[in-house]
Amino acid sequence: MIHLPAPAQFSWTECLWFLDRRYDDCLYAIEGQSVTKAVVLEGRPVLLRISGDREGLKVDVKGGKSASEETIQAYVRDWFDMDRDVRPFYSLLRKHPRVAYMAREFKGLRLVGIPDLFESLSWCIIGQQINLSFAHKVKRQLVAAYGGSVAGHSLFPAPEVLAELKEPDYKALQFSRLKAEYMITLSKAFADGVISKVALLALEDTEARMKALTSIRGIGAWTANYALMKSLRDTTRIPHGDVGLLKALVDHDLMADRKDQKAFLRFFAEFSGWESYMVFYLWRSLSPPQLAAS
DNA sequence: TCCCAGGGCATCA
DNA sequence: TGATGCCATGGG
Repeated sequence: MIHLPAPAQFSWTECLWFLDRRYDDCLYAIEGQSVTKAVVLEGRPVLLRISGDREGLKVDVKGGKSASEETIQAYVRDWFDMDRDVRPFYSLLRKHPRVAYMAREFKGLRLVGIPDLFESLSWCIIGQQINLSFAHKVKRQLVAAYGGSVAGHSLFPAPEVLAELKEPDYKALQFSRLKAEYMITLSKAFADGVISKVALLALEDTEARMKALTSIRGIGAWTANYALMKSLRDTTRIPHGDVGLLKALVDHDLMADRKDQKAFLRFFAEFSGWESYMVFYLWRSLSPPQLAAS
C-alpha cells in the first residue's frame, strides 16, 4: 500500500466525481470511493486501486512483479495533478464575480489528466465533432477489439497494434473514413517514435509543441491544446472553439454569444497562466448538480 | 425529422 | 485571416 498525502486544495471526492460522470469510461472502474485502473509502468502492466480521504490517497498495487513505488507514485500524482500549487488559481477565481462560486462548489478539483499522450490524442480524434456518449461507445469498441487487459481491466491499445489496422478495420468500429486515416497516421507516428511525450517536452516552448502537434494530419488546434492540457500538464492552453467551453461561457454571461471573441479573450486574460484550469472548471460547471450529489 | 455534437481540412476571396 | 462547405453518425 502506497500513501500519498493530500496537497492544499485537493479533494479526492471532486476528482472522483469527474471520473464518475455518466459516460461509463472503459479505462477505469469506480467502486464507491475508489477507482481501479490498469496501466503499463516500466514496461509491465499493473493494476492500481486508488482510494482516498481527507488525509490523502492510498494506492493498492495488484499483480505480481510491478513497477517501483516511485514510478507508481509519480503516475498517480501526475494523473490527478497533485504536485501543482493551485492556490494562485483560487485567488484569481475568487476575484471574479461570475466564477467565484466555483472556488467553493468545486473546491479541490484538480485537472484530471490523461497521462498517456497516445491515448489522449486518439481520444481527441475519436471525439471530434460527435457527442460524448457516442465517442465513449467508439472508444469502448476500439479498446475491446485491440486493447490489452489486466485482471479484467482494459488497457488502451498500443500504437504498434493500431498502426497495423486498415481503414475497414476502423470503419467496423464506427470510425469515419477521415478519422480512420487520422488514426493510422497517428499510431504510425507513435510506433515509429516520431512523436512522444519526451520528444514534445524536449521542445523549447509551448508554441513549438503546438506546431509539432498540428503538423500531423488530423490534429488541429483544438486537439493539440487539449492534449497539452491533459497530457503535458500545460496550464496555459485553451481549446479554442470547443462547443462545451463556449456554452459554459455564454451560460455564465461571460460572452454575449458564441462568436463574441473579444469577451472570450478578455475573460481568459484574467486567468493568465491558469487558462487550462479555468477551462476545466467551466467544463465541470456544465454537468448537472444532481450528478455531483449521486 | 431536425439539430447538434468536447473538429479538421480544403477551398476561396 | 476569415468564411464556407463537407465529412459522418448517433443522441435527444
